[in-house]
Amino acid sequence: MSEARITTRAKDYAQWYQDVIQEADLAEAAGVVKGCMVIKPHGYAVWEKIQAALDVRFKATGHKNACFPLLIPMSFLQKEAEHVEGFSPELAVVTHAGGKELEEPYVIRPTSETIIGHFFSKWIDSHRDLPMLINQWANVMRWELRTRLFLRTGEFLWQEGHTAHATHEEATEEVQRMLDIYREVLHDVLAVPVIQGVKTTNERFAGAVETRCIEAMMQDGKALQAGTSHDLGQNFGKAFNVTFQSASGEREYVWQTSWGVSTRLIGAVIMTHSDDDGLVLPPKLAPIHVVIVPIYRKDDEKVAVMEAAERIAKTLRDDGLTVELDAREGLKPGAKYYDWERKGVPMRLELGPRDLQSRSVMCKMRIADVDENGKAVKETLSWDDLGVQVGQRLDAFQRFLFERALAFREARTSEVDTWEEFVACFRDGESSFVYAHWDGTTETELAIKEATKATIRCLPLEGQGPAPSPGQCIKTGKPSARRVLFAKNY
RNA sequence: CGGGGUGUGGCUCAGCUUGGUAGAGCGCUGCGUUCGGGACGCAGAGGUCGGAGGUUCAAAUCCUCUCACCCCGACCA
Repeated sequence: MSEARITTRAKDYAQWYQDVIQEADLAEAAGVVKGCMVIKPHGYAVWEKIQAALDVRFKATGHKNACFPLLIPMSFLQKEAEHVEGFSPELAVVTHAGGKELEEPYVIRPTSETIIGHFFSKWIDSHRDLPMLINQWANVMRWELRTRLFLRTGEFLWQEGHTAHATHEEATEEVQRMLDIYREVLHDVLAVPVIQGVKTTNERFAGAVETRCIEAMMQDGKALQAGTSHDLGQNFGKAFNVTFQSASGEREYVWQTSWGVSTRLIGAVIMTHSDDDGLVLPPKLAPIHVVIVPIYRKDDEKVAVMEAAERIAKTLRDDGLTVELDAREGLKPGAKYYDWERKGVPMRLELGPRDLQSRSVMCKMRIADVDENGKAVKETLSWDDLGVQVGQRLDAFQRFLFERALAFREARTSEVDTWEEFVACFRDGESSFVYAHWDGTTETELAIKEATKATIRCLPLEGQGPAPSPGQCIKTGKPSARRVLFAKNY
């Protein structure tokens, strides 16, 4: 399956993306509420898998889940100057309730730093209360002008971690710890390779001292910010008066962090792995691991096949796999194949009269090599040790998807030193990952964006991009300490 | 907020220019034949044509207003 195709139809990419979502029955535009979406059961099941993978890691690092109000007093947001400035344009505001106008409007949370800051100030008093490690699974709302299913919707689901620490050092360790968890989950579960890095001042979270991120490459060469982890310094501590008494008896402001990933990750998975045949899900995310398609003509064949299929399903379920036995009448096997492929089921087992004789099943992975005739290659698996064989293939498929995505990214990553070359990388709708020198100023960053639509995705962390070495800014020729990652982005 | 579209059965759309019985394909229901890569036959259900107003003997069609959604940009995860 190493040569499997990957979709790169840049022009139709947006349409393709929507089609995959629709045909896989993941979500739809809500229609009745501008810019919002309905996540359908199949899509939500994927989200639950992502949630579970993250949550277990949050708990393992001492974080506790909690819940804070959906509505936030407007005045809370205004306490942190940069924060309110950053979020004001996209706030949905509640002005009326209980049949009358409110004295102070509430905003529907776009993120919860402020209201959690408020509660931290009540909960934290002593250095013994620290670190305070809280996570919230919630919905938030940002009234974006331009929306795309999963990638940017008016309302979206996410987790937002909020922590308070006694020292800046501890806080920065937390920032990186959570960024590492994000990378681990993206790599090991979503099979989406990411670059970790630091955002420029311009791209930084409103109210943060530093924003770190993970950036993934989609199949059109554009970057998708898949997660962020912020060092909030003492900005919110000061704004909300979150202080503690240190061991030496002094009153100090806490050092805070916040970090989050959202249902956007589902979009990342779709755009990373899926192809012209529909959704492709890595086994660790797939709501259904294996679908069994029974094949029969006559009633007696049906009885025998279904009986064997049930037995195989049970065997695999006992191994912890989610198995769907497609017993629908009135659909030919071929129709069922297409149906499940569109939905991204990683493995299909076909079981018919012939297989009953040989005590085997035909196995086809969601992405398979094709033979000389253009037909998908299938494997014959014996009933003996079927669980082991299936497990091995799903594991291999999981690794394959990651390796393929990584190879895809590597093939579209370059180091560029001249402006002409740089511009060529982003001509028309093109995008790729380009490491280039930059003089470190926001002015230049914006000028480059203006000229090419490419933005600085991040300053990659050590070992995640080319080793830092000095050079000259691609645009201005001024001295540069290191290369940074440029790409168009979602 | 600019530019461009679209609103007609569950879905995709035709019909509108030139007003005259509301259509097709897919899907859905029932029966039968099929079934190893998207089956077929027969029978059937399903629509106040986004909304309001106007013109007219007559409006999906023409006019006015309005609402909504989608796409492309700018803003942003």
